[in-house]
Amino acid sequence: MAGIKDVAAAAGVSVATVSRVLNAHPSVSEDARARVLAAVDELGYRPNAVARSLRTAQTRTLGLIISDVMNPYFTELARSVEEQARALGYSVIIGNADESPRLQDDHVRTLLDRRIDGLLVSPTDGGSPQLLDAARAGTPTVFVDRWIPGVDVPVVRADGRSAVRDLVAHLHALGHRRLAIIAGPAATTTGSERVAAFRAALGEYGLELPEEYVGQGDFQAESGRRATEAFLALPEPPEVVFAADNLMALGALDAMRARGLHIPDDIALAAFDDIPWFVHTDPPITAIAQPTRELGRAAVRALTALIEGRRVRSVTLPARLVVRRSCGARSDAAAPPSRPRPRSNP
Amino acid sequence: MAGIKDVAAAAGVSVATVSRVLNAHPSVSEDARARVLAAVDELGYRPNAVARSLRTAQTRTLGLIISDVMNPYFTELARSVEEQARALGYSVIIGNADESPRLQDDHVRTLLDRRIDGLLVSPTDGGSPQLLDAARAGTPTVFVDRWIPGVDVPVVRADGRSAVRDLVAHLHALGHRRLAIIAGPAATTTGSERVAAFRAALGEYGLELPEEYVGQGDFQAESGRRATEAFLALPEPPEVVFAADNLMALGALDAMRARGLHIPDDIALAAFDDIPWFVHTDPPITAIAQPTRELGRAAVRALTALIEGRRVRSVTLPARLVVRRSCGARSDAAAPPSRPRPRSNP
DNA sequence: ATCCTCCGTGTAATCGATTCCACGGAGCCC
DNA sequence: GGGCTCCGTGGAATCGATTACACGGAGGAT
Repeated sequence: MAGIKDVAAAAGVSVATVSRVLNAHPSVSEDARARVLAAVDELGYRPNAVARSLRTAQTRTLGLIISDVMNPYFTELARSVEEQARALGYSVIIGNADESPRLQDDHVRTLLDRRIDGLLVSPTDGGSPQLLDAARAGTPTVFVDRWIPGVDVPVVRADGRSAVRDLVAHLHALGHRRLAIIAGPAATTTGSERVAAFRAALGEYGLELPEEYVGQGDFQAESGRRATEAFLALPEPPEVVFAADNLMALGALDAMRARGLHIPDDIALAAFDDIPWFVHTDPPITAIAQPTRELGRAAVRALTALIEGRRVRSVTLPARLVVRRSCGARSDAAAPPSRPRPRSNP
Repeated sequence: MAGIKDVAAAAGVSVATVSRVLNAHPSVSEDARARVLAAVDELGYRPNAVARSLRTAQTRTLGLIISDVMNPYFTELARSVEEQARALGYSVIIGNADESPRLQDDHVRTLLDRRIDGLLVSPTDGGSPQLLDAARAGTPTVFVDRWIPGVDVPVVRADGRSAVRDLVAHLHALGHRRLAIIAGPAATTTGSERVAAFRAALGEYGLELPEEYVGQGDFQAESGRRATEAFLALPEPPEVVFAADNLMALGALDAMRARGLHIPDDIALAAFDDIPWFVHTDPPITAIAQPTRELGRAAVRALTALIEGRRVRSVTLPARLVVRRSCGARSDAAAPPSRPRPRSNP
C-alpha cells in the first residue's frame, strides 16, 4: 500500500508538504497542492489512521459499553450512537457487558489499551473498578441511561417521572386501583428510580404500593414471567402490571396468556421502554417511550464536547406515555391524559 | 501515562527486554522478567495498542458491516460476532449500512483507513465498488448471510432449502394448497434464494407458485403489510403467507389483524428467521430458525483463519423449521414433519 | 540599497512500541 | 587452553504519519 513517501516522491515534494495539503494547512502553494492531490489520486493513497493516531494521540474512536445488546432499547441506542459518531468523524467499538461487571471491566481495559478518545457507558450495577479508575483518571466518559451515583461523570438519560405520572393517571381514569410493578435490579439506577416514580405517582392518588405488588426482576423476559405468576397467585391479584422494561413486559404477557387471561379485560399491562414490537402484539401494549434516538445523539455530542475539553452538563430528556390498548383504553390515540388532580382520594 | 521506557528505567533494563517479557519471548532471564513484571505492576503500565499496531501492522480489530442493525436477526449475529471476536482477542467496529451501497462504501473506507485486520460483511445488493476493491486487493474478507455472486470470498450462511421443504410439507399436511410468499429484494442473494427454495418445494407437491402469490418486499415491516394487503385483495387470496424475513412477517401480521382475520383459522402465517418475539406474538409464529449464534462464530473463525493466512472454505449450516401455532398446527412441538413424498399429485 | 518580514518548503525529531543485529560472557568440546 | 555455540542483553532502526524549526527567496519599508 502506498505511503506518504510515495506520494511525496510522485508529486516531487517533501512528505511535510503532502501532510500539509492533506490537513488543509494554509501555507501551501496552489501549484504544490495540485500536484499532491494528483499524486494522491493516482496512487489511491489513503493516510494510515494508525500512524496518525500514534502521532496525534487521538484515535477518533469511541468506546460504547452496553449491558444487553439484544434488548431493542439498547440496540436502538447503539444504532443512534454509531450514526451520530460517524457524522462527527468517529468510529465506535461496541462491547456487550451482559450485565456482568467483570466483562465490563474487560471491555474498559481493552478500549483503554486501544486509546479510544472517549467512553460511553451504560454501567452495570455499581460499576466496576476499571471503569471508576478510568473516569477518575480523566478519560472522557459519559454515562447513558444508567449512571453511578457519586461519580462525577455527565449523564444523558430520560426522566420517566412525568410519563409515569401520566400512566398512573391513565390507569386511574380507567378505574384501576390495584397496580403492581415488576422492578429491575435494585442496584441499577433505572431499576430503583422507576419504582420510586411509580410509588410517588400512586401516592398522588392516595394509592398504596404494597410489598407484594413489587415484583423483583432482572430486566430479562423470564423474570417478568415469574414475577407475574407470583402476582396472579396472590389472593387479591393486581388489576394492572407495569413492567420496568420491555423484556419483562413480554414475559408478563406470556404469563398472562398461559393463565388464559384476556388483556385488558381480565388484567392490564404496561411497560417502560417502547419498542417497535409493542405495536404488533395482541393487544398493542401501552408503554412509556424514551426518546432513544435523541439520547444517543445527545450522548455522543456530550462526549465529543468533553473530548474537546469543553465543560459538559448532564442531559435529561423527557419520556412520554404512548397509550395503546393493553390497559383498556378505548382508542389507539397517543395523546396523554389530562393532568391528575393530586390527592383526590378515591 | 507510563510508557515502555518508564518501565525499562524502573526495572533497570532496556526497552527491548521489557518488550520481550511482555511478548513472552523465551530468552529473558528469570531475574529480569521478575523485575520487569514488578515495574509493570507498580506503574500500572499498559502497552499502547496503537504503537504496537503501527509496528506489527496488525490492529487485532475486525470490521463488521451489517445492513440493518435493528433487525433482531442481525443484532443477534452482531452480538455473536463480537463475543467470538473478543474470545480470540479481537475488537469489533460495527457499521450500519442501512441497505445503502453508498453508506456501505463509506464504512469500508474508514475501516480500511483504520487498518482493520479483516472485514465481515453482509453486503447490500450487488455490493459496492469499495467493497469489491477491498476484497480483490486482498483484504481478508468474509461474507455472512448474504453474498455477492462471482466474488471469490468465503461465505458463511445458512441453507434454508431443507427447512423450507419441511415447512411446505407441514403446510401441505395441514391441508393448505394456496401458498404465497413475500420475497426480499431480488438483488440480495437471500431475497431470491428463498423464493427459489419455496417454489422448488411447492413443485415437489405438484403445487404452482403463481405470479400474484409472490409479493415484493424489502425486508422491512411496512413492505410486508403492503404485500399482504395485496394478497388479501386478490379474488382468490392465499391460505398461507410465508414472509422471507421476520420484519415483513410482522407487517403481514398487522395487515391480517387489520382485516379482522383470525390466525391460523382464516389465514396462516410463517416466517424466515426466528426471533425471540415470535414466541410472544398471538399466535406464536411458525418460523425457520437460522443457527445465528453459530453463524457468527463460524464467520469469525473463518475470518481469523484467513487473516492468519490459512485457506478457508465457505461454511453452510442448516436452518431448521420451528413449528408453532400460526399455521394451524395442533401442538407447539418443534419436531419437523416427516419427509415429503415428492411429486404426489393432489 | 539594505534590512525585515513573511511565505513556501524541506529536514529531522517525535509518538511508543517491536525486532534485527551485535556483543560479551558462560559453558562445552577437543 | 583455544575456539564454538548459545544465551541474555542493549543499541538502534523501523512502522507512517505530524510538526517544530531552519532556511532561502520575494516583496515591502526605510
